Amino acid sequence: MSATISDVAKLAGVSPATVSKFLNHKPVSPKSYQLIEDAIRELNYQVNDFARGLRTNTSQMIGILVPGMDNIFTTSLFRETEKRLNDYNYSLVLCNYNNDAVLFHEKITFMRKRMVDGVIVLYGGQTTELIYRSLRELQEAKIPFVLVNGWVEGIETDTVLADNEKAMRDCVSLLLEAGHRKIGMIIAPKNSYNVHERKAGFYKAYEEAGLPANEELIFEFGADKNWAYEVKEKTLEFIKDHPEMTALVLPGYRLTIAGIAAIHQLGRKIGKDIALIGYDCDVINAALNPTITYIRLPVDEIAVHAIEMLIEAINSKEKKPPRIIRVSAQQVDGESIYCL
Amino acid sequence: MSATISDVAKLAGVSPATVSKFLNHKPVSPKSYQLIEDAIRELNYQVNDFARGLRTNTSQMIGILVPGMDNIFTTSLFRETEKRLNDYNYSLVLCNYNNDAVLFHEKITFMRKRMVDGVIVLYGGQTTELIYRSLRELQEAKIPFVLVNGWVEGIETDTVLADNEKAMRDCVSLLLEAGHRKIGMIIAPKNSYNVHERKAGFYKAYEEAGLPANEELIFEFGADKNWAYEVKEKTLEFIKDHPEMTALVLPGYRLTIAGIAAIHQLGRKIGKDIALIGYDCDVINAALNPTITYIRLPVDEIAVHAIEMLIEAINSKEKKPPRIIRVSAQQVDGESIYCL
DNA sequence: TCTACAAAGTAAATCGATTTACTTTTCAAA
DNA sequence: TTTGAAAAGTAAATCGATTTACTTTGTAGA
Repeated sequence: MSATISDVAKLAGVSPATVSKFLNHKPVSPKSYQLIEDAIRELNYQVNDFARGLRTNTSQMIGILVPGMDNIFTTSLFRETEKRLNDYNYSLVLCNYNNDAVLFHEKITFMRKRMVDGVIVLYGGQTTELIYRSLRELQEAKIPFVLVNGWVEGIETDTVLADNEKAMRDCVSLLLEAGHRKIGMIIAPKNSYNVHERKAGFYKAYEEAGLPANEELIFEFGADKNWAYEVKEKTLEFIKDHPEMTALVLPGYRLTIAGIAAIHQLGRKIGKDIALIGYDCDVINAALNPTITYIRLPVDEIAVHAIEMLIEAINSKEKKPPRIIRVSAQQVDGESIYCL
Repeated sequence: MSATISDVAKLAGVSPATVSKFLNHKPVSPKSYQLIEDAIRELNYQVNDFARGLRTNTSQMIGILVPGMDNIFTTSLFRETEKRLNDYNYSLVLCNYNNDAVLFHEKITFMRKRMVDGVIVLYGGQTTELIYRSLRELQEAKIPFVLVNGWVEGIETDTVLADNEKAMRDCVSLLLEAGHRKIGMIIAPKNSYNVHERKAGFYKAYEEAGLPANEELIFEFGADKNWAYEVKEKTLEFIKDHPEMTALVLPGYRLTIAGIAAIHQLGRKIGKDIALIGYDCDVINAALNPTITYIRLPVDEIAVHAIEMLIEAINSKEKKPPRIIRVSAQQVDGESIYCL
């Protein structure tokens, strides 16, 4: 059917071993180089990835493990990653674990079997035994991975994090300066690293302002595989239960949408009766009425760092100490904040 | 490192050939069956996909070729496909051609090289030489593919289509019944099959109502790789240029968002000054103010059909006549329509 | 018990690359 | 011109499965 390395070797008048050297950028004489190059073009030769993989245990594939496809951060990150991975001649295999630890483990096993050369792991939940074990298995199989937007206790690996604490501190400070004192925050998933950081930022802003924070206005809830269905109702409940709240921070795309919907449903006016700061609203903001002031996570930057570290880890034989990169979020102004 | 088929054979006391039979569900004696099963469990054996692929030219991978990741239809379809493909033990390789024919061809070549067993192609644009040729190459390489939501002149293959004509006819009829006469429609990409169908539906609704259609209220424009940046401006222009228009149909997620944004910007009120019918607004609708009446494409149904046909084509040796499946869209009521 | 035929099992070739352990060539210095 | 080391090239083994072309085993019927 299609040409093999032997066909190329025959046509070029050299041995398959020499062609192999050529293919792997090892030195060959200028003469051979030319001959082989011509033969490859002539035969329209392409390396057979199976044969290569069988010998080298390398697949030129990178796995990306995501918690769901329903949130714009994930899909954007995925898009950016795919785009940039083009340059490295890797392809991307998507695995969605749907916020489910059991599925997380299955997918990791699957990727190991598929011999992906590296994995980008999006995990923002809390550290559980199964998650920890899954990642350990990856480490034991010597498959490098980068953790994005999360932190798993006991796992040391290259990590890209958004500066959640600072972002949240800035949000709350902004609202405090606008005169708000009863500021709410809805965060998920429970007990996760991100939630921890956001709480810290929340308190810090109050502290800096020399004001007491209202702990009961922080609503933390779990995010399992059905969370998309529950988020709106829970958000609605929370807002209803706290009529004294004049401002709300919603750190997440789905949270933001749920929050806006809930406020509409209660007949309150965003930017008049209640102030709002959302997250990741790039695409939809223009269609919102009023528009929202929101935090934008720098997805492109995150993707670049993740890929860079991963490729480096794949290419370097000896293990380096894990790196942790923090990127900072930006604020985009809308009409959802008002002065009290 | 990890166990091979020979290790299993040795432990089970049979030959590798027998183990291979077991693995491929060919008959072995009950005794061997048991022995092999135990040995596999004992050794935690997993088939090496490279070795298998090298022999069989089969990868257990399915490619999905999408025009972009910025629209909810695509990402939803991708999600549904990934979810359902789990059951078949295939993995999904994403390729994004970013509305660019050259990239489309490159990605097809890439997939061929990767020996994907089948491809799901989302292509809603017009038939061009390069697109046609790319798909022909797939056919010549005997790689089955399913076309989703599109039609390429001269390519006969399994296809899943939404009933765009009916959906559009229903939209326009609804607006006509509400008394609207100056109904606009913005469609992209130019000259594509979908646009053709939508126009047909548009005219048919007027025809059924015995009314003359306003051709100049159909705005058709090209969608290249930068279309996301242009869509809002163009939409704004169009609305500004046609102040007589009292209703607008926006068949697409990004079109809908752009349209809403444009109307806001012009200071007109949706559902009062101008009626609107959007597409694919499931997630965001609750956050919109007012909510939008929109058409929902049945993504899950589309995914099921696409996968089913693809898997069947992969498994059946002789080529069957191509099937074309049409799924129908649903209408979801919002507050964006009013009676004139 | 023997025969014939089906069922089960196997040795060895094969897929197409890489890699090891060599051999041959080249070329600068003596 | 000769020599020795570096550069270039190669034959053959190898990766781990599948498959072909057999051989062996099992069993029903005579």
